[in-house]
Amino acid sequence: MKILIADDHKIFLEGLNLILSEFKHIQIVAECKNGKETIEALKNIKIDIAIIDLNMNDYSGFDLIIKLKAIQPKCKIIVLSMVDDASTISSLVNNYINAYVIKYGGKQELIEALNAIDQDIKYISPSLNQNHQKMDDNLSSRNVNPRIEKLTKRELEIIKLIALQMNSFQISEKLFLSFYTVKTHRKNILQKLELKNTAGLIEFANKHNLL
Amino acid sequence: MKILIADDHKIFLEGLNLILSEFKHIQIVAECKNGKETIEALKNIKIDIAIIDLNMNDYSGFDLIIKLKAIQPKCKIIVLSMVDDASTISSLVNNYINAYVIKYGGKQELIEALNAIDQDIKYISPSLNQNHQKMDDNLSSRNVNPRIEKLTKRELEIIKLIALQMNSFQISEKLFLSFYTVKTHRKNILQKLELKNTAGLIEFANKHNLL
DNA sequence: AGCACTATACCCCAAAAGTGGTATTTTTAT
DNA sequence: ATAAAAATACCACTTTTGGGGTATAGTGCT
Repeated sequence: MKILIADDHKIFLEGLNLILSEFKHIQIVAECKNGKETIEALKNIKIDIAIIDLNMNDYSGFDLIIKLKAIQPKCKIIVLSMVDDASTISSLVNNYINAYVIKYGGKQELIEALNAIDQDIKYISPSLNQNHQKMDDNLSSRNVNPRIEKLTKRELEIIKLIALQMNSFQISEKLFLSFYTVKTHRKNILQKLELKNTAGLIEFANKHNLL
Repeated sequence: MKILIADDHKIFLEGLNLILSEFKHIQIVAECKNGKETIEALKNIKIDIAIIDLNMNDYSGFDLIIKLKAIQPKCKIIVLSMVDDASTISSLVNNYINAYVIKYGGKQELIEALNAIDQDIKYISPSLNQNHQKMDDNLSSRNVNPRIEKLTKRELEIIKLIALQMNSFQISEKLFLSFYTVKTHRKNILQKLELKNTAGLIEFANKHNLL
């Protein structure tokens, strides 16, 4: 199995490499310390399983997952993160990824996740359920907002700048765009996400880890 | 050298163990996944160097360091964390600890820190200075903010309604207030929290669990 | 009784956001 | 190569926010 691992903490990456190197059938073919490197690697190397962190500073987790699937649709994904927000996880697992392993679980859980994937079974860290019984509610019922997928890279970029309290003019200067262009993007963002105003947008962005 | 390692991410702990096991003069005598376990271990085992994370969910990093020094004054401390707020780090290194290694640096930096400690030299991750600027924004907002205490009950109530995408007029109707009153509250909220606009407010509210 | 704080309410004006369009170029996918 | 999607840009107009005031009634504390 050709595996890609991505995490912005280099030392963690190195530890993970050692943990996985115990297994002969696993071959780590890419170590990426940000979203950009991950995308690059995906374009060049065929990956069976990608083990990625959600919070990398250049890409939102969602963004990266979507891009990953676009480049290598057959690649399976294990998210290895410390985010343990129930709704985030359940929607991820239902729609995009194959396993979710929480970092405060041990390596055992990661191994189990790899085994589960081998048998085409979805896996969620058992450590999660203990701490967060909320999970079940969301897991069974609702699925993700397909609206998020409609957002483009540029739009996500602008959302992040809005969250930094920049106004449309400041954003236009920062991105070397016309003021009008930024306004158009904002208009489209609110429309796509079916939101009323900026307050709703920032709230949405936080709930869905878009920042 | 007898070493204690503490981090609330078990998988990270395991990786770290593997990284350090390459070195024969290093002996890991305690693996702790929270502050309580760390204190327990310190009471029972003589430790030369403690490698600890700052953000453990039961103890603040600072408290833990103080407690640690109280139990084993001769024990040297390496903080291995992802907090890279300049003032936090410099005061720590100047007063309490022997080395500060950032997680997004590689294992190389941890090894260097261990060597430095061996020669009684203080060590700070060289990676820190490079990435400083970026993380600063995020981290400062995540810490506790005395400004929050200035908010009144009414103001908190209004913040929640703003996050629900209500505008000032709708809020005034909901709370049976004058439109002007709501505007005054919003004005005061932004002033108290030193924020520029509603986007910043909602972001702040999310980061500080005000909703 | 006096003080600080909170909640209320009003005014004005400027700045920014939001809404409805249209339209061209560039990038991406098939 | 070509169609679709994304990114760009502009205009006109309305609504909402933001920032500067001022002011009064109630609440709680000492």
